[in-house]
Amino acid sequence: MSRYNFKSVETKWQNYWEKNKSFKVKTDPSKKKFYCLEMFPYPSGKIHMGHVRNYTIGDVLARYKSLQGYNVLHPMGWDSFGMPAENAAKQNNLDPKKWTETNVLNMRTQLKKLGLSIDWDREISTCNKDYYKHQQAFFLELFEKKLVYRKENYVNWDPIDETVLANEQVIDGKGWRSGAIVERKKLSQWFFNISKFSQELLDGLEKLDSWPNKVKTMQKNWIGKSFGCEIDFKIEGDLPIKNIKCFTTRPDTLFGFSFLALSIDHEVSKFFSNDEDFLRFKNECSKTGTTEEAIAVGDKIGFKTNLEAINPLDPKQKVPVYFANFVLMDYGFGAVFGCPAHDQRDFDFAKKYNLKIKTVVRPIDKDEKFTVSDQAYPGPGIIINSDFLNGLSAPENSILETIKILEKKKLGKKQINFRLKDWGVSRQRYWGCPIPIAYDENGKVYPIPKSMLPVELPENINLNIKGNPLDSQNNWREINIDGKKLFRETDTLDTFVCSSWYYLRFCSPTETKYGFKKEDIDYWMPVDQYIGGVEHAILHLLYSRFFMRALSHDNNNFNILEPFSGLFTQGMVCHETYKDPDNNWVSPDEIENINGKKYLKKNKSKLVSVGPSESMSKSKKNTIDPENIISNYGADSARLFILSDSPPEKDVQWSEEGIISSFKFIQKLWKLNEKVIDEINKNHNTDIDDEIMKYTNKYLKKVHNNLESFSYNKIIANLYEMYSFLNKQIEKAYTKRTLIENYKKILITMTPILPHFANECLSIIKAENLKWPEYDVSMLKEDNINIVIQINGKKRGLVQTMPNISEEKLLEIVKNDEKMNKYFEQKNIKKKIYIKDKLLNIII
RNA sequence: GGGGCGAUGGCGGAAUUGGUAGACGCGUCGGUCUUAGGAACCGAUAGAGCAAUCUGUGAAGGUUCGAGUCCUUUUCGCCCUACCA
Repeated sequence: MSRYNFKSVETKWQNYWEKNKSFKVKTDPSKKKFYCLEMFPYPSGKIHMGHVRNYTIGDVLARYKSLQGYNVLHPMGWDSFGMPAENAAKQNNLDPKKWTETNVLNMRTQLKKLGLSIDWDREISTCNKDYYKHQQAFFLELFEKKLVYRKENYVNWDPIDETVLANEQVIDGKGWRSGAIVERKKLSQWFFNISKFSQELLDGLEKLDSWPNKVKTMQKNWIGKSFGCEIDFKIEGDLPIKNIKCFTTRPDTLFGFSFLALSIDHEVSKFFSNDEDFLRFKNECSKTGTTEEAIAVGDKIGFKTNLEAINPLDPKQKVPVYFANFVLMDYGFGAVFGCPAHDQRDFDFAKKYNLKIKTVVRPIDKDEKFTVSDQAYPGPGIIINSDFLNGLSAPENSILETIKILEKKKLGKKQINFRLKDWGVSRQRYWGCPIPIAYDENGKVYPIPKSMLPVELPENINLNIKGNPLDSQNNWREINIDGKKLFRETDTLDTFVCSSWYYLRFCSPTETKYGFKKEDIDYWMPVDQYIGGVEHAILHLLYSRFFMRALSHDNNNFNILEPFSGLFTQGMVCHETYKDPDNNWVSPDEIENINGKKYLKKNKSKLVSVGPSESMSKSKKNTIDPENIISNYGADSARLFILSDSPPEKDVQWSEEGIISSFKFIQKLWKLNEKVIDEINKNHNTDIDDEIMKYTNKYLKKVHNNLESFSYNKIIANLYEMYSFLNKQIEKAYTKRTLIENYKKILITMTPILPHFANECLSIIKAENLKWPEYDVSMLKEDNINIVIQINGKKRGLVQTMPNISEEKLLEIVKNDEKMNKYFEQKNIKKKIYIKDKLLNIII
């Protein structure tokens, strides 16, 4: 018995695949295609377990589809622009490009060691000018279509990264990467007009049947469509303001109007720019507005103006106008009509400032005297205290009726509002795709002619200066277009732009004229299965969906709206956390297990405390380096374990015991393989083993179903079961003749999961032209089945019998069985429920 | 505050979608072999009980011949989102 040498076998097959370009594919419309894509990595330096999981899941699918005869596009590339390169370069006085290239080299080597079925000839890197020049061309294309524009706007400014962030990149008021509290700053920025497609992006979700509902819901909420009404309020006071527009979803509660609240950035605020009280209030708002506590508590503060707003439905009613901290400038019109009785925020505000609270909706089960007292009533009911609106049923009917009335009186109009904002893409950073725009001395915008692309990033520049390094590159900034002296835009594009179209580039990675070739994307797109982390549910996936619509807009040659027809979001990789007696995090590498207890390796008298399993992170030191795992146990063991313990969409817990048991299992499979080969070589001529054929068929069916439903953890269970069956069955003399054909099929089903091991075994038995083994339905029939016998719904026994047995015969058998008969002898059988070949329930 | 997901042995998780609950793995226990084992192999392992049996899928009801699965109520946990008018 030899030991399975994973090192030599894995190296052998990886070299074989590389040399033979086994996974190289071409556009070939005569073949059915399958585009399997995993989210491409940022080249941070080393792969982590999350990558191992992501790419293993994808590889299982790619290899499976390939065996099924599909022409499988399974590419890999690098999302290589971005802040970490710039920061690392600053710290170590390096060139971001060199840093990135070194990382790419390392990570490519690591990924190859995982044995992925990737067409490496299609590798792309977004920081490469062959890539980003096409991106600049797309930018200009969108610019021509007026889907890109420049405006001065309040932006989210990250003071640590010294850059602007998109709304999506601000989490709990903090920068998504730096964690710094985001400030408000007014800057001129480039925007992609994503909000133009709000409705389409929302509608498109309906057709994405193979997306997780969770992701669709998140996008839907993010787009945030709401139906309501724009109302024009007349204003009285000593300022030159005649009216203020509000957006509301509840115009039907207008008679409950008791104040009008404005955002501190509302245009009306310009009249208060010298008012010290207002400035103090404004300052207060920006303080409370950014702390997490204030958001959670939602303390509402206001600044009363000397203006009054007139209720359009009841001109006699005049209410005060406030500035309030809870009104957002970039939603609706930055102004809210306050109806305290039926909106909790308005209620809180009214209580605080002693404003009138007038109830205008009563719940169905309450009478007309119903009044709101200690909290707002936002629910359904009947309109009351509202003159001509009384009696309408709220909310649906009353809203529609009120809008009709307002429209007739020209006081307002129906409006649909979206939460989705345009995508600010300017970044004040060096390491990104330059924006192909120039300005003259007056700031007039000149797109760089496409013939002058790419706008290359200057190299070897000093990054250790405050602000955007490109600002100080005067030689680079100056440009001459048609004899005019202009200055380049020094902002670069958000790196999410790079990842918004990379899947197109994979279809035509070497095309020079344009970002892709039509015949290539016509064949390969859309991506049939996209696999990645759920953390990109909104950002990357929404941007990509927008980008396809933007390219399709006014373009008859391009009509892809949805880039990813299937989406799968895998869970995270977790590990136990450890702390030493001084409460410092301890890495699993520093721990030794003695008699089931965990001690510090360097000081074995010190016990470590074991914390809950959490997603691997450097800060908690609970990471496991895939490189060590691969060199100690092999890629196949790592692949086997990462798939085995949990369903791919859920978090998985990495453990030492787990990876060891996977490693051992491969050793067992190898021993089984040697036994099988011994038997095959004995050349048996007689006897056919039905059992092994039937078992294999059942196994094939299970594996097939589990592959189709992404239940990869169950495939591993199927493998274990198969092993123990075959390991026993092979001892039986009659097994031998039918062994090889069935064993070959089983080995093929193993190739997606254990590609090195299974291909090695297959090559030993000289199997060639591998195809995915289909199961034979006729072989699934059972000779013997177990029928459950229930008495009054309780399981009382099993009857082993032939299929298709009649109810009478079955009952006969049951009656002759002492164990079961005792439950109903001498009793009347009231009823029998017989589910053929499955169950007999006897009711007494 | 809003939305979503979930709760099954000591642990990770199965259960053909209403029909034998706990597959498979980890862990634990017992055994064989061994100088030894933290190796390999064999066996046991939801709980209670000597047993026959009984009880068991967060809790309480309901539908059904039959419920982990469907319905109602409820508790807890996780994730997302957050003053969206």
